[in-house]
Amino acid sequence: MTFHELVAGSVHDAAPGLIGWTLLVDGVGGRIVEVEAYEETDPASHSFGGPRGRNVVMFGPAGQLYVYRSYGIHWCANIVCGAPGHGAAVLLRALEPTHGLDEMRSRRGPVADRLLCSGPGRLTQALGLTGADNGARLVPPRFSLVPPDRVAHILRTPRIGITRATEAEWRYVEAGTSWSSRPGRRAA
DNA sequence: CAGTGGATGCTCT
DNA sequence: GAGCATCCACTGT
Repeated sequence: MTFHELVAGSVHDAAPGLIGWTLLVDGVGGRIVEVEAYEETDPASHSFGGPRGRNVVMFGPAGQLYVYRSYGIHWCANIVCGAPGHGAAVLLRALEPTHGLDEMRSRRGPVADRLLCSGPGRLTQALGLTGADNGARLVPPRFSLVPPDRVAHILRTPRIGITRATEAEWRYVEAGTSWSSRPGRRAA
């Protein structure tokens, strides 16, 4: 399955399907190990209630980035999914860094390598994504997406950091990874 | 380890 | 003016 086919389908298939893909921004990035799904009928989603203001990109074609400012400080990046007008997207929460580690370290400052991309705000900082990338299509030469080279075992959990629809298990984490935003003995 | 609080900007009421 | 799809530095065990 191509990247375009994956993200053009239901966000609830695309979110787990994106685990194990490698995302590179100008050659810097890694394997996607943690994501969350959001969609228009979901009270936790920015697209809830229809296209307005910052969320309009979520209603555009699949395969473009929705980047927003979180808590006034961080950027968070989503991949828009589904048919245009559906307001669905996958929040990128963590990568396993594989390419451009030195570039990430210089962008992230003096943190442990474990924390380079382990969290939505950290990930965007490490990859150099900002509001300027909102609406950008995930196509070369700036972006590349490489399919998984092995089958990922995926865990499903409630989403993190939200106050509404907290019961929905729409967070997906690669089992056994040590690069998720909630590390510990259990990968989830 | 766990828990708390501050920084900061945009959307919504 | 409140709330937020966060992170970091700090505190106390």
